[in-house]
Amino acid sequence: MNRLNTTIRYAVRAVLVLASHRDNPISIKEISEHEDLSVKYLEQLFLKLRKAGLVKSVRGMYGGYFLARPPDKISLGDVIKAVQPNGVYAAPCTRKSKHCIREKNCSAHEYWEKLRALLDDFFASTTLATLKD
Amino acid sequence: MNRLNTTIRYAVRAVLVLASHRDNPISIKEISEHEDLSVKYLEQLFLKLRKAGLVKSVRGMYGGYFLARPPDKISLGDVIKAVQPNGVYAAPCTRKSKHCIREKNCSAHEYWEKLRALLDDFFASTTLATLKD
DNA sequence: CTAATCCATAGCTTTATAATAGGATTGTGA
DNA sequence: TCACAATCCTATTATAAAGCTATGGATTAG
Repeated sequence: MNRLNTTIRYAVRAVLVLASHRDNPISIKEISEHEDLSVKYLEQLFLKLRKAGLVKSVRGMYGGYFLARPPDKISLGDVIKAVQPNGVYAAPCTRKSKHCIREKNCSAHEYWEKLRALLDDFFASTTLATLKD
Repeated sequence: MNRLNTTIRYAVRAVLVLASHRDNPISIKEISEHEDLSVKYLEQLFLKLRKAGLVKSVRGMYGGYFLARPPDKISLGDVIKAVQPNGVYAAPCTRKSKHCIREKNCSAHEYWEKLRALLDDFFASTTLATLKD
């Protein structure tokens, strides 16, 4: 319904928690309680975040996750790409992998390209530190 | 999946057709053939567009639709609002009707507000004539 | 009067998201 | 060394939304 889905929103909230507690690893359980999100759902997200190299993990007791880079080096776009490889695209036809057969004579195409550029720019230029001052 | 849905995309394409044939009413059938969209689906869209005052209709034989205002006076936002009253909102918590209980201590909230503003601005400032020069 | 068109509502089908389940693996510390 | 607490991984289910179809009625030109 034209909104960023929970995957993205939860992931951003989760990494923001890590961004504000950088001294030691935070467990999923703590994040779950802090943000009132399902443990199992968070597990899936962190799996992707880790594979994307945004966070690192410590296993075993007193383990958890921490940011792999300082907050100002992690953009919203990084997080989005991690949990949702296709990213946020205004219209299917502006998706990288998918070529639009109508593109040439689609009057609306340029609108969506402009929008896509706008979003890409916003996500690339906004980091986890952006709102902290 | 984080894209503008077909409702919005089809509606924009449809009104763009009207924008480029302003001499006489265009029937839904013609738009359907031109854009390769279902007649019945278009009918639903035009019902909303008409009620929003963006297009006017001529009933009966040789009837059809035409823009109620010149293309440069119709923004993407107008079209979106017409077919989808809630508009495009980045996150549920930035939706007008819905108050977010976490807003006060949600670190991500400001991101979505900024994004919402960005989108609102884009949709408001882009008209059906924007890409025509 | 009849064909073309708009008007309106209801319901079906499919897809994608959201969430859950269950277990395997790894490290800590008593 | 053993219990425990955490990450790690895959699969499955449930739910909601989007997308579309079907049906019937109202209106008007020719």
